[in-house]
Amino acid sequence: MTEQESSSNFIKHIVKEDMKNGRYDEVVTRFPPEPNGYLHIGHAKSIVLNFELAEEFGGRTNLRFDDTNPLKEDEEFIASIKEDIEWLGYEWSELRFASDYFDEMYRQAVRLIEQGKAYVEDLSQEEIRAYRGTLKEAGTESPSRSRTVEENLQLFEKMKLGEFATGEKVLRAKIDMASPNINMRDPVIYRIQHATHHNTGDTWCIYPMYTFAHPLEDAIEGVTHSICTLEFEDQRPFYEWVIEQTDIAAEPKQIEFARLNLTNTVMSKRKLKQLIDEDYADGWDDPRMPTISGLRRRGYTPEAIKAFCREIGVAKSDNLVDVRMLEHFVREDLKLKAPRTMAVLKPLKVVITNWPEGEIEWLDAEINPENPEMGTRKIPFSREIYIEQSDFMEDPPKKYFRLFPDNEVRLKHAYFIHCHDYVKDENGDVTEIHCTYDPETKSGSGFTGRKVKGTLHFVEASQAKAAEFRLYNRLIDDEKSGDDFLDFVNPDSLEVTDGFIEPNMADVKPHDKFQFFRHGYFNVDPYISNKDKPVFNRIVELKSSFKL
RNA sequence: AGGGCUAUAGCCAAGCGGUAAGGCAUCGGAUUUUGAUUCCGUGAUUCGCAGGUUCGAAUCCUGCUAGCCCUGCCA
Repeated sequence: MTEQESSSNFIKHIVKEDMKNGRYDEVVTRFPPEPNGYLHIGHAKSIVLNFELAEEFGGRTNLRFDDTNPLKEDEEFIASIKEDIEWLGYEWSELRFASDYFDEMYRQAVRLIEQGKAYVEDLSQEEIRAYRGTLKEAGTESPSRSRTVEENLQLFEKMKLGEFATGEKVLRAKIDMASPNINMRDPVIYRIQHATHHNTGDTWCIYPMYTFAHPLEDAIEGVTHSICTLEFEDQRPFYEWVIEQTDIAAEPKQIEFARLNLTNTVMSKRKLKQLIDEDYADGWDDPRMPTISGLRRRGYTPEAIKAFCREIGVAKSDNLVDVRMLEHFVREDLKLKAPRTMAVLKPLKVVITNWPEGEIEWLDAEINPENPEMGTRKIPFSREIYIEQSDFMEDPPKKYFRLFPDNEVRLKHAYFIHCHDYVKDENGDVTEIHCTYDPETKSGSGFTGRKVKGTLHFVEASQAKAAEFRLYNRLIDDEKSGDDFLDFVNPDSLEVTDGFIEPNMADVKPHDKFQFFRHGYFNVDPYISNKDKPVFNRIVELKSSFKL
């Protein structure tokens, strides 16, 4: 019954059509990250799309690191990217690197030169730019363009041998300097970069440009549908040009879709890095970050992330998805999975004045009323308990269902209590509530004599275990205004509180997930939680129609 | 002398010439020992605008308008 209706999108239409026409024998996709940063929820959209599309058509998906720029790439990112994809639950068919194909790419470049379709450029970077023309004016052909094949071959060989300095020469495709598509105005396909590559070391000092390398990588791997984001649309003619020139038989097809944008979220690597560098976040895996590692630490599950990615769809129109949709899917996933327990985040002591001193009663409590198979647990009750500070008001507004002087509420799994007194300190803050309980109202007794409007959660004081709660709010506040995205950073994105949990939760392990009654879903932090003081990250609050 | 793309409810999005799916959000109501969940109800005579073709158009054609992307030896 795990079969889900997979909704339609334009890429599936294309694939279906291609399969019907017999253009391809099987569907091969790839997820091609550059190992220069951490994966985020936007990448998850692409991962889900690529892996599940191939799966649906009985095909396969490669993981391919696009490591054509040694200046930016690092092993650290390779490890984190693999970890994230595996955590999401996908198995790649083959693990490849663009750098695996450097020899073949070099061969293809030489072939281009031999056919008179590429030349070594003497012009400087600035000159190349000037010769390129503008969006509205055609470019000018470079003097280097008329070099002989022989000369180009020798020069390119010298580039490879390291006889030129970084940036001194480039290899360009010879296409059309007057093309209305700037990407076709003799694009650079190889540049000199005297730098050590994470994979090939110092073997090479020339590296292919992404635009030249990518179609070759796809062709070599037999990729059929090369799915990328919209900004590469103008690059497609060059992608097809490269495929045409190559002597590799495969004919991959590039298809572009719109990247994901989320409200209250920044998605670009540059901005995410800036948030870290300027201490608005504590790292790539800060639970407030939209990175896969951040969401994981926050407590998001792979199932929730994937369900979200499936539901937002795949199209070509620019979009801004409400982050509440993401939150919906994690609540949905955890609803049946997470044990319900009681935690008091901001404690206020309550004394049950008619309860005998020193006596503890152990009450039965369901672990998850929506999933009875999860069984029951025992929770203590006695003369002193903690409730939430926000669950008592001296002078409550209308429609306040919680505790206030002379009001009665239910304590979840326990008894009705009636407030008859409270104590304040010299600052006027309430420090203690005095209540009486009614033994007839015990939970499970079937008592129907009176009704109460409110049910509060609590933790018994003597057995309570101390815990830390990290309450996350949106890192980015769309309601604010400003020119720079940093103007939108929410200064209150993290609130840390000390409170109590039930004694039966003494042995929580990293990534254990709970629904704290009336609060929301929480995840045991994998790094800072410890035996003496568990630390819980709030994943998401429960929905609430109550506003004070 | 520019080129490429997009436009269906507050937000995503299906629809592919036969009379507007679904999800999120919102707002009602019922149930409720979570102000949760669940359930039921809630919105487009209309698909950016204007024309045209057709018995019939969100779907085809023409013209507009608005938004996004493109002038890295980044990807």
